[in-house]
Amino acid sequence: MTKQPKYRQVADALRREIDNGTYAPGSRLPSENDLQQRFDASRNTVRSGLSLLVSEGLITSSQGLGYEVKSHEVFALNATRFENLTFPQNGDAYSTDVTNAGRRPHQTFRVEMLPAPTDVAERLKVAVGTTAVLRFCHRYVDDVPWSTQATYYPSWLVDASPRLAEPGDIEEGTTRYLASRGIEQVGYFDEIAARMPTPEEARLLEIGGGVPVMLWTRTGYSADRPIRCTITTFRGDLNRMNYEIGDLSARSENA
Amino acid sequence: MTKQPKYRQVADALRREIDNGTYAPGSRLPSENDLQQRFDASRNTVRSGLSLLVSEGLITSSQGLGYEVKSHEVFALNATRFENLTFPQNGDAYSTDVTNAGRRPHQTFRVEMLPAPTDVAERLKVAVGTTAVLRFCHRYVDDVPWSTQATYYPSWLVDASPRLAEPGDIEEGTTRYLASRGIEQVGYFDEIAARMPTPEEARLLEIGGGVPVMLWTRTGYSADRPIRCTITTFRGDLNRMNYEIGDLSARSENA
DNA sequence: CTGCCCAACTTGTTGGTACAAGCTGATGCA
DNA sequence: TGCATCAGCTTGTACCAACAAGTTGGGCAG
Repeated sequence: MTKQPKYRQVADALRREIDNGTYAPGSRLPSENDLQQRFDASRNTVRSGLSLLVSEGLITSSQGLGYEVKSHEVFALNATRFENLTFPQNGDAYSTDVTNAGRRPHQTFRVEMLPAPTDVAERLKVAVGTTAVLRFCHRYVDDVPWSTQATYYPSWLVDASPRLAEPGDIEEGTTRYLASRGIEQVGYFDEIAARMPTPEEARLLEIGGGVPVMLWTRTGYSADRPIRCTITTFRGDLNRMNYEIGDLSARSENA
Repeated sequence: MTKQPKYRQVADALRREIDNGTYAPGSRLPSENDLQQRFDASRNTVRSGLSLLVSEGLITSSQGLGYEVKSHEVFALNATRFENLTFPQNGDAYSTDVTNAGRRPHQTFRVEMLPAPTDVAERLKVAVGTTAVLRFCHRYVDDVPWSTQATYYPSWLVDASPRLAEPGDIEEGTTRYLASRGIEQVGYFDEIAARMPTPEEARLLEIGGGVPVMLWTRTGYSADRPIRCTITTFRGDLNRMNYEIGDLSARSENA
């Protein structure tokens, strides 16, 4: 065990005390001044150690208040139930899920037409720069920013299903609306990635330091070709994605 | 637009130049000294800006070398094909996938018996503290640490399938071995989460700043009860998970 | 020519100082 | 009583200085 730099010793000691409950989630750490004395270190050194813990997502800092141990409460999202192929849900799956969990959903909504970004165009199998319809949701749970969801529809699909391009909600859900126009989604391809947020994402989701985002890209297919591409951006600290595959009757038995 | 602090201006300017290709992936940024002059700022201020970009995962720093723009190459892992229910693969799915991608797989392996951790015990529906068998893999791709995989089996299952507790690989794959002992996995439940790595995870996966980990927890079920719990930890910057659900015949057509 | 070593670059660590800015509770005035 | 203000705490930003430690390439000794 080689000698660790002092700022790392500070971080390690505090991390250990957070783990073992000396500082419980939601409680405040000693001030920088106190920690300077405890570790016989300069303020810069103490701040280096603390910022390490911030970037690990263990604590947050607020000017004038101090450092607080983060508490995580996660919200599980069932990706397979979310958009069931055999029983498409009525209305908005997100609102239903959140309400069932006893939380309060809230979302802002917007529709625009724009050239499809490169990655979306590839997934929709259209030429880069082709116009697409973007239906964009900014979602909150109990007034906490939760996720953004951007769904792109290729223009050929919009010609056949004009309500997609109209602002305002589609009451029965887009999956059902498309089915009523003869477009049936028979399969989807999901990609899940994680990275640190861009400044834009950090702003929209009000993410502090040390919190990654999860990117969920779902491409929906009819029997013929891709019909939609949905990119959902979650706060990594508040969300978890679930997939149920195969026969899970044993899962619900005798909890 | 209020005035931003200087260290943030430094970060924003460099981030913009990384985005627009002024500094390409793999290339080096100007030294701290150069940046001090360019932004008329002290070394500490420049370092604050740079460390912001490091924690965003955009650049890395090496003592004696400088700051380098990160290039990301991702490896896609197909979670649904990985452990196919109807056609369980022969041998090791990870080695097969990596080899097929033209990369070189390498893994270290270990087996131990230990009390099941709380979260694992819950998923396996056994009492906390019950002994379980852990089969642990540390996996590399082209000698780069890629993921760790910890699979826990409940002790009742090991009694019926003793080879699980023996060190050394199970050639035909554990799924097939279990099937040969009359234990058939008929469904699984996947949970995916993202967070910043613990110091231990950062060490095992050789993760620098600004790189989150993806946690993939798969609980496998027989018709009766849970039979295994696999927790895989990935580097978020190098991996992506895919799920294929439903009929995707339209996906492979006329690429 | 070969190989070693060191100068000169890079970032890493640690100390110091000063002032700005956000928050809270106590004080005191109306 | 009620409200405004301010003192005193907190973290945020910015500067300076010095030395440690990793890397590289050139020059010198053998």
